[in-house]
Amino acid sequence: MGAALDAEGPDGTQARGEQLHGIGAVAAQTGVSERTLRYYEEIGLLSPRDHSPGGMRRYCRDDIDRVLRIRELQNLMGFNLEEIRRVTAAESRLSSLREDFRASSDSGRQREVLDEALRALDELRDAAQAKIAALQGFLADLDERFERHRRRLEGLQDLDDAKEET
Amino acid sequence: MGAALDAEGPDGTQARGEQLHGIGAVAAQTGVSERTLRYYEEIGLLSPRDHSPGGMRRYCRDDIDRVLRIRELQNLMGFNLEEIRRVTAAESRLSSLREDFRASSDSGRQREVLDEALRALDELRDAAQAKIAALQGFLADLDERFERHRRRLEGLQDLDDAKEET
DNA sequence: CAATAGTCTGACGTTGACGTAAACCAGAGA
DNA sequence: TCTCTGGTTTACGTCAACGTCAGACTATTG
Repeated sequence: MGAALDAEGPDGTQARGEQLHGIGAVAAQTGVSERTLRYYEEIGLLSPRDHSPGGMRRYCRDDIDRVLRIRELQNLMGFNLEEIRRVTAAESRLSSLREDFRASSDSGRQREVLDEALRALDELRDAAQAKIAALQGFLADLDERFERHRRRLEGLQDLDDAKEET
Repeated sequence: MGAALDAEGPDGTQARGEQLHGIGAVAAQTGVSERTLRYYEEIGLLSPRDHSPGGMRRYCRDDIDRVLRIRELQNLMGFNLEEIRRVTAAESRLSSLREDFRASSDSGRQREVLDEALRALDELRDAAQAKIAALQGFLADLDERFERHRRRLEGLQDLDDAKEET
């Protein structure tokens, strides 16, 4: 039989024979460089699901999604990688709340952790809302000024047209 | 008589006795460092209205506004200083379209320039709109996931409560 | 089993956007 | 005139987020 590439227990979280990808494929699919992926791992931002016996990185689908999310947080929210680390950590904690939560020896402590994760994501939501509001103000101002200039340019246009037909 | 700090001609564009500010005052008012202001000048992004005979920078109100706009474009749009230079240059070109436009020897060429400036600002508007749309999608997704997790946590809460009162 | 393509770990380089320190000027008040 | 506060240039330092090698190792394929 083939080697067991999926080392996970039978918890149903991941499809058993999940497809794993090399770093090159992930780079191609996400548009980030291989160097960047290694860098993300280096700073503890994103580690591949597992490694081949030879030591090569094997990424799963979730890892790819996470890369895309990192880029989203960079581009849309303007976060640096440290901030992104905090956010994605909170998200991961929430995603992993399942049966293993029940198995916890101290469920009070666990809920505390999850509460904090929820608070973190709430902050993120607030930040996103604030940014949207600011951008809408920015856009309104832009539209207004744009219109003003357009009208003024039109006036000059008319003036020139009149001049032309003497 | 006092020295003529305002070297501008009588064109009405600026109030005659306009207040000029030292670099320290501008830094305090805008929240950017003096180093940053000098850096902006160094890369041709923002030059003070004029200099004192001794070589000291004298900023006017418009300069301050421009500093604030630069920060806005950095924070909201995530532009780098080169992109900001292009945008603010286009804005300046539009702002300076006044009587001196009439005086141009080649008004066709001038309108060409202004048209391009308008196009540049139009692109900025599009970018802002796109960013808002993306952020709204991001936020909607966030809200949805947040709700899902909150409900799940609530379920666990109830389960624990029931356990407690045996 | 050799060739080829893909990946690994260092380690140093780069770029943007400033920070910081040194040593020298400018302008207002006592 | 002296002095103090604020400003100037020059130049090197820094930090995040990677880029770019070199040289060895791994995996796949004919």
